[in-house]
Amino acid sequence: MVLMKDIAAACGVSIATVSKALNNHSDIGEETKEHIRNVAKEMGYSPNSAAKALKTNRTYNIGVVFSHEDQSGLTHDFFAHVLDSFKNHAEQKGYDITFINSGKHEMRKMSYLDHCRYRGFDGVAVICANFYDSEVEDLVKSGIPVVTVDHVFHDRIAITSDNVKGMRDLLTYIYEQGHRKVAYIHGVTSSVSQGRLTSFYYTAEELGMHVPDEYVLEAAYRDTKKAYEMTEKLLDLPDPPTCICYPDDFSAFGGMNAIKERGLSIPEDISIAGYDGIRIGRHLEPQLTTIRQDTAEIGRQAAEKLVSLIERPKSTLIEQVVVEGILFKGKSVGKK
Amino acid sequence: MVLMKDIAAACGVSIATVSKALNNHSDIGEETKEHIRNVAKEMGYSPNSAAKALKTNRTYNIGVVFSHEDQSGLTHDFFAHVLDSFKNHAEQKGYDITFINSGKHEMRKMSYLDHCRYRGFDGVAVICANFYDSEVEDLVKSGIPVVTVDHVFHDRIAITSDNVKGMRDLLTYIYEQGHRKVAYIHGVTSSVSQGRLTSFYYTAEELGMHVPDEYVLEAAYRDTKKAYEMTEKLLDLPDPPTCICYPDDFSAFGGMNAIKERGLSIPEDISIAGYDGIRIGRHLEPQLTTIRQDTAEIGRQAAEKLVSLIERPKSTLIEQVVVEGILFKGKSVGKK
DNA sequence: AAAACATACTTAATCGTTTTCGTGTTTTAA
DNA sequence: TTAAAACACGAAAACGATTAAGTATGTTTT
Repeated sequence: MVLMKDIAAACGVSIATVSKALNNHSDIGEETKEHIRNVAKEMGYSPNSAAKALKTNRTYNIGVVFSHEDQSGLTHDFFAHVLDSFKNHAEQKGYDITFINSGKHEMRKMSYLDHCRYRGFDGVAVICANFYDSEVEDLVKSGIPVVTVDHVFHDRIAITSDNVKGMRDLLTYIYEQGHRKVAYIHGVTSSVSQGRLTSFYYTAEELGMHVPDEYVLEAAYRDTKKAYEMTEKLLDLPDPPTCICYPDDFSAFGGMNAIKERGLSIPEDISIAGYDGIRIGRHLEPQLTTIRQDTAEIGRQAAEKLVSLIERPKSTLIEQVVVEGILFKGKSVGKK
Repeated sequence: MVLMKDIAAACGVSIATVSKALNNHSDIGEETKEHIRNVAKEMGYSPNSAAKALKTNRTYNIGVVFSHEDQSGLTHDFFAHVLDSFKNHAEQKGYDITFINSGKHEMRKMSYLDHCRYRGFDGVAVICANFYDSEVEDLVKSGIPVVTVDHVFHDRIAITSDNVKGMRDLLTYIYEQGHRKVAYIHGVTSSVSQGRLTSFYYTAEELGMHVPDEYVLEAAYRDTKKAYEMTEKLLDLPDPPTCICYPDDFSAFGGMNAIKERGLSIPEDISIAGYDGIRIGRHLEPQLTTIRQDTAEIGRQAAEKLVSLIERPKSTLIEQVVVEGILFKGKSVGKK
């Protein structure tokens, strides 16, 4: 391992000069800088982030909370895409990404916050987490620069998908196709579910569409089995809906199967719509009508905002950025 | 930020004693340790990984190469699942996961290897990368503990999916269902593709099944469009196959569409099989016949092997661990 | 020509730990 | 009773960088 000390010796200058040259300080002569940089490259110098961090209190490392009770975090389309985009943009700005884990199940027990302090993250992105966990709350309130995705904490930067507009667009489209009996199987309690549900009711009312209570059921996200069951319930209704909205595309498949197994066809007999716009949806028969969430933009905004907050804390606006999705019409909602 | 210094002052002992107490060294009295630990907890002490790393040359941080030209790394089912499992197991053993990026497209240009040196990773997992990239080679040859997934480097630990057995099982099953004209659309050049392709030919020969050249086409992984085109080619053949194998489940959907658009049905008119066993495949109509790769086990093995290599370099066997997948019969391959 | 100022370095302290030697005290063995 | 061994702790030097403050030159200014 070649150190600044070695370069200093090789160049006949002090360690301080080497440090300044490599960091391009103004009080080192141009030719000296040039020479030192060349020697450093030739000798294969590589800086030591630990030493640098110790002195400067900056790690250029961002912690990401990415955990899910059911271990589905990384394999969850929406979050995986957001993380991917976040990672790319953060790296572009010179930051590395490290996963934060609460170590609840590990030997060395450490809370999210402790973990962040331990690693000295310059900032934190809460991309996929249980927002009602007190550990998350402690982290968000700790004063470490933080952005959250799809959940708003007071006085913190949040990037959210526009669920209100998304659901409004979706339902409006369904309405325009002639449907008047639309059911909604929604996800479990969360601000996302809440936003969509409220928007569903509000839009329905606006459109003058009555939504009977038995048309609104709770399932869970990405739970094909539950979606399947709920779909059966809806189909068994004396007056079944002509269109069913699901909490996500994945659930929509579950529903699709329940429908097909009854010998009904989509969208001739009944229409369905998902939410998310996962890649595979476009390759299905019929193509799934859905709202494609702009995960690339969400990740980008999260990274840019967070880096801005880290580097320019005073001039960065604390705000809630809302990213619109777009309606993908597909073929699973038919004309009535 | 409370430091060891503060605890030392509060306890009336030296910093050295605090350090030893918290690290459970044997030359500190039991009651002293107990007291120091309590005070540390009360005062909310949290260690500084940078300082610790600087002194000990251990970061308890593992670097993961996870990049793909087409940016599909994290959104790639197979790799995402492997990473997820790897992450969980590594964390359980007290290691954090940080992404390694080569910074090719960034301001601060750094090779994979430089990046690893910079961060001082204790070990590296190459989970998703272009294995023919010289940067990857440099990294693997650097001497840093490393495991690779789905590619074998000489003298390094590798965890691979058993593509030979997988393809053999799959083709044998197809054969047993009565098919004698089986086509194979394979992925682009890689050791994985090579293994499967060889196994395909070998197994076919073993079964006494002739495979005409025009039955073996090259597409790409997860490229539905290409799979679609290749499928059309096969269907246009004067003597088309009765079953088509795809490089992955995703591609199989592409093929499925080409088939359905011709008014053919699966598996009555033609059978298809994928590879990977992604979750959604089970919810399709018909359920996709495929080889489910054991991503959980691959990730687990990678983590265990790597940690072992880090902590017990001398007694860790350098070997190629081959993880078997299992045949998921599904319904897309029919009896002939 | 002296004072003032740049310029280009160097010195040395420092970041928060770990760890090697001590060193004083107590226990054990002879 | 006393030398040896065991125990419990402390002093101080690292680890590899950064940076404030100082110093020795040469260059302007007045």
